[in-house]
Amino acid sequence: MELTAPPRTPPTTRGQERRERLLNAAAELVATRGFHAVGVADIGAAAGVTGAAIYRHFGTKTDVLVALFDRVVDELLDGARQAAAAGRTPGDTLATLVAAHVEFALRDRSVLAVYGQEAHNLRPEDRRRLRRKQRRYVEIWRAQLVGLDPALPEARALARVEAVFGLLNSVPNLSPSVPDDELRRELCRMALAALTA
Amino acid sequence: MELTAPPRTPPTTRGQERRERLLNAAAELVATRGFHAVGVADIGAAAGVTGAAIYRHFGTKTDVLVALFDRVVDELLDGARQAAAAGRTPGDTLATLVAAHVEFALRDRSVLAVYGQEAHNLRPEDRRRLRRKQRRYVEIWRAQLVGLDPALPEARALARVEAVFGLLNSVPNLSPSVPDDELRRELCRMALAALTA
DNA sequence: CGGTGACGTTAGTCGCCAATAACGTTATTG
DNA sequence: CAATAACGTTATTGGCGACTAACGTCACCG
Repeated sequence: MELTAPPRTPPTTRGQERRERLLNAAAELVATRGFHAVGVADIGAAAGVTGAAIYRHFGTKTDVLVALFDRVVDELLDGARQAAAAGRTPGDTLATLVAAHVEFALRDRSVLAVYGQEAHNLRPEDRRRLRRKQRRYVEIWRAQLVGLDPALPEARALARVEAVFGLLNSVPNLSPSVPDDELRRELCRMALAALTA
Repeated sequence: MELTAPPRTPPTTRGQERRERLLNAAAELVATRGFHAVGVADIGAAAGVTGAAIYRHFGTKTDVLVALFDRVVDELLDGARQAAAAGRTPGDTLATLVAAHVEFALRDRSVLAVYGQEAHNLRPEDRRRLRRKQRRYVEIWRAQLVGLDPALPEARALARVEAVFGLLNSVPNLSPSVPDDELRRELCRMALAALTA
């Protein structure tokens, strides 16, 4: 007689809003204190509800994390596809990709920090699924890089892209003494310099 | 009548070895499964003892993490000081610093992964202390960078160095399809390219 | 308006795991 | 070779926190 059905795909409008609030609250909290250090009660409180209310929107505490991660890679992937579809020269496309990634990193520092640090706390299935999506994102970058220098071995191109992600995703760890505009230019420049021999 | 005194500074020789084994085991485990996912029992087992034996060497589970972190920054800091003391040109010193950091990253992938991901699980005091030490390390790099280009504002130089750390510390996340030699060269090249305008 | 389902609450349960107590075992040392 | 301290073991405890149950409430739709 368990009356709590698993959270449905199409809830009401107010439900959606609440869900968003929960996700944002979780991102913020987890970014600063770590996944295990924040309880469901904390997340709920930060979103204006009780801890138990979370289970009206997510099946599990880690499901919150999963939703957060999906959101991140989906947004990045969409942006990258648009950039690639615009069909300029590889060099141009690469610059656009970098710019978009930097933009995202600066806007959503906290989410990015979470994404980099809490990969453990996922069920293997979710981790695999997310890594597959992420892989597609990486592929777009790598394709441009190879287009720019066809002599570059695929594996090495891949490593370069991944390393540059490390650079860009370090935004949350940067001491905030540099204004965002300056940081944006600087990061784009560094990323492109690192990518191209 | 608590018979367990806090772990002393100079234990016996075998104790030191056991302590080392525990640290290495912890590094490995925590790197792959996350700090909270590994219990003291796991760490002990991986080092050939029981979970409770840990408390003969460390006061707390998180103290293991602290010791691990101290080890990392101490080693890096020592290397950097040596490189700086060698007193070559700023460009040369910078190259040496990068090479040493890359070397460390390749040798101790797991430890580095832990260092980047588990900063939360420290007591504030320890976190502060470690960040201070780390700060000194960063300073050495920054000094060389400014020496190379005196027109560079201090804050921007700092940001650059921190971002490059993000690049180099991404080694644990790189897909292992590239042999270490190649990776070493590639990473040094990327780091230097990113650092210098 | 009544009733159906989405949304929220409060009060508990249950399992896990760090930390400790109390008790062996080695080994070093005067 | 005592004696003492370092090192390790097993068994227990204590608290914390995710998850559930059972019960309101509010909105929307016939």
